[in-house]
Amino acid sequence: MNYFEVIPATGSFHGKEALTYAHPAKLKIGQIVRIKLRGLSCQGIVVRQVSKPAFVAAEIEEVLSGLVIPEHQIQLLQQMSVFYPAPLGSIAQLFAPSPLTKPLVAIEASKLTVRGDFKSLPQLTTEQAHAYALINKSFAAGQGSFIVHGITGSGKTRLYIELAKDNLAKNQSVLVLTPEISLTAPIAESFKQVFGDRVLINHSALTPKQKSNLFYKLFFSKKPFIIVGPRSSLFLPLGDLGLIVVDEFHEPAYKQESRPFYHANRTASMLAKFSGAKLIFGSATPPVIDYYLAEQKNVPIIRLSRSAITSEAPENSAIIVNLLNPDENSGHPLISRTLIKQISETLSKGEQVMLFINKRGSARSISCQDCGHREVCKNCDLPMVYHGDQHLIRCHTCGYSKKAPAKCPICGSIKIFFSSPGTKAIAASLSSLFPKARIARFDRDNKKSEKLENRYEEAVNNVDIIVGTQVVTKGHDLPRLSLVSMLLADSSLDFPDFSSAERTYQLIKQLSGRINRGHRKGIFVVQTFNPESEFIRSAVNDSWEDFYRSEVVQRQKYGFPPFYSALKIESSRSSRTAAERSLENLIEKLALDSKNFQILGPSPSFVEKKTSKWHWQILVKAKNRSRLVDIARSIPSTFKSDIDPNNFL
DNA sequence: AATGGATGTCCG
DNA sequence: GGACATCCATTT
Repeated sequence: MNYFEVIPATGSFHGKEALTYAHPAKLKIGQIVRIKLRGLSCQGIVVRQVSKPAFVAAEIEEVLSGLVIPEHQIQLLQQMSVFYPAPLGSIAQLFAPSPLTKPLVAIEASKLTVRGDFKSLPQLTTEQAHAYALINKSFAAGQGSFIVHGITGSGKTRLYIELAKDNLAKNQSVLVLTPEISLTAPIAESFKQVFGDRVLINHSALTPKQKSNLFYKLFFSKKPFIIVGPRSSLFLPLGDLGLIVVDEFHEPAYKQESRPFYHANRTASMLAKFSGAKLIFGSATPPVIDYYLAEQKNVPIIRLSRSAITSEAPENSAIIVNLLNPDENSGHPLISRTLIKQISETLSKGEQVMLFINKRGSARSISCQDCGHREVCKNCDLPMVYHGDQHLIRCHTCGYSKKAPAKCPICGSIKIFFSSPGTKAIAASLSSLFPKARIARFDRDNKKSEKLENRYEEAVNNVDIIVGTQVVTKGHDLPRLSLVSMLLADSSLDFPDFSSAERTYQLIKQLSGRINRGHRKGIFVVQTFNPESEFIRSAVNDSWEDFYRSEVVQRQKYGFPPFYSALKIESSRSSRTAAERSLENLIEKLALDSKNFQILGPSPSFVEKKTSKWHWQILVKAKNRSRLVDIARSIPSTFKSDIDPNNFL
């Protein structure tokens, strides 16, 4: 009899160590097996052979023949379990999604063809060719990773394809990560043009059966593939991996917001290290944290600052509208007179308009409609959040709360609560202002069939004004688009979190990038109640470097990442008091020294009540990340630990 | 003493 | 995020 350490690949396994099971035959490390855990059958991953233990080990139920996870993935699993304080089962589950079942039809990878339509590729621009040569030279010289900082339309995908071509030629697979499904399809399409059936899409909406088929295909084929998909693609059993591309690596969606709360950027770095793959991070607005770390580690950063679409960039202009100015009041909320004028001019030219409204948190932030004053926390200088049920305003970072003011403490106005209208109200205003215009609304609430990607043709050809939330900021090229407006920059900037400046900056660049496609001259209109805000002005006009430098200074001054690490501990209980008390008790038990640790809260989670549970949280900040990981490991599993959280809310 | 809900531990 | 033991508050 042989004995093996097996990690149960189920989120319900909350252990910190692998369990020992017995099997008559030898097994490979990485073998996926079925085991019994507390009488329940689940999948597991063999990680080590050990000698006969002192206790009676249960036997492995079934060996899933041929399903052996590559060695570099096992190393990744082990590294993740060191780096992330998550239940071991929740990490193992990423690598062996259950249940993996044999496909009905045998998969014949040998039949796959490569369309190889290299001729249809546009020539590399001078700038792209230069970047390509530099990256290749550095990789050959032993450099492991690169940041490609390229403006919208500079042709990052074209560069990725060129690099992928080389890897395929060396019989190595390429992994292209995208933040979400809506961005997976267009990128995958570009790759398919060139690489045909070699391109596999790892839709996160795959059924268990399809997912299973994909795994089998990868396990049994020795062929190199190009995988395009979201962060879960990192855990696919790709054998010989030559290149990993993380596209739009600033996107918050790269962070998994449930156990094991891993970040795809960090995980991709680990995978690259263990597999020997080269690594490219691409973005028009690199994330402050990663950029800072890259500078510290001397990761080369290459700029693509020219449009690949036209040689001469058209002159785009930006207008900042002061919504406090009575002359701008059109009687329609968030539609200024300046904007109306711009819309009419654009429509009369037969061009297209896009209006962006950020709903994120806007209804909860409070400010004075007359003078623009907003209540900020006396401790954190972050905007307070209104809680209607208790009529309180509360700082969601430190937990400080006070009675909601009845009138503005600055100007005395009683129009103190501001909640922005949704896309529906804006669209209604627009149809009365422009009765002949064809208006389309896009937001997350729309039915699936109505999402922008499905109505793309219609959006291009038959729509004059697009009104939308987050979903319109990225993706498809809209050739007729020449006017884009951010209806209320404040709603993003007032988001009470350390990352709000960065998010706003990204939004502004993404939106203005929509009209920077080289088709025609574009106008970008930003509306705000805080016209004196230096930030909006600089985000619209200045360079990314200016933003980055000043943001780093802020982060350092106020003790935010990357200068401090944070651990968010969440408690969900059946009553508000239970949730709050459990965290108070936890703080008492942890008894952290205030010299090295700063505890914020307890405060309500961003969504305080969901599925009949009340959610509260504390935030522990420290310079030393690994001590936070230790803390997270030491507390009961009834608490959820989110290390390096995307936000502190 | 009995019950039920909440919480923490364990799983081979 | 499942089964089970234990702890605590409340009911019988």
